[in-house]
Amino acid sequence: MPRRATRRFFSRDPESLARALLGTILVRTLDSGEILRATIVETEAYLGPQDRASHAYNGRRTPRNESMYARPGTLYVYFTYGMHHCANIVCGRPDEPVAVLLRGLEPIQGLDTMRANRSRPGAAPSTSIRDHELCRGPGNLCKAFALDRTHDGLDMVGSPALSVEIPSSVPIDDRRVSRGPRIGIGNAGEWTATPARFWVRESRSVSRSRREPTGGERSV
DNA sequence: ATGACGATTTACT
DNA sequence: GTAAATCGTCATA
Repeated sequence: MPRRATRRFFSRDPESLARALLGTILVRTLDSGEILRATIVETEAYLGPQDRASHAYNGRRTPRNESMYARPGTLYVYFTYGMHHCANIVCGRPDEPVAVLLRGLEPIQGLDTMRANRSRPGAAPSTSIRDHELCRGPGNLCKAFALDRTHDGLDMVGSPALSVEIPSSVPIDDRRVSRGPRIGIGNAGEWTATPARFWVRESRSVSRSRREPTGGERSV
């Protein structure tokens, strides 16, 4: 039987969690009671105070990133570029600011609602967004799952609104997983090239999957 | 009070 | 490929 991810599941280093999340299912229960489900196929690890690409670099702790310091299993949602939300799962140990960014999901259940969420309010659900594009990219998946700053700090272990489901099926094999440099990291020295992004190679819901290799890409 | 800047997405030349 | 959209956040003053 599938089981819900526990505190223990999230209590590990961010690279380990980023890898382990591949093939698990993000489950969202809306206020309406409707359930959305999608398989996680792309993640990025943010490695802590040393990591210049992290919001917690140099121990930075502000109202915005406060949830990064909460216990493992906490959701960290931030708003960026004046229009997009991105969702992370806090991991490591309590008070240790490490997390995993969700970058790509393959929709399983609730596609119609995801499509409606992606469309402009009032507009007809876009017919141009294909199924595998509904949750492709960190901003897009938040939109599809109706996640925003009001969900920041939510406990994914205990909340009815959001959880991770671990399938009873065989886990994703290493041979299907690649890792490479994270996306959108400006000049952050060695951290720009650090291969902390993980993805399921064959998935069409991986962002930038059609672009050519970034250079540091390799098998896991 | 101000200004520079995003862990992005989409549209357009 | 390049650029625009768009605004909360944070460091500086």
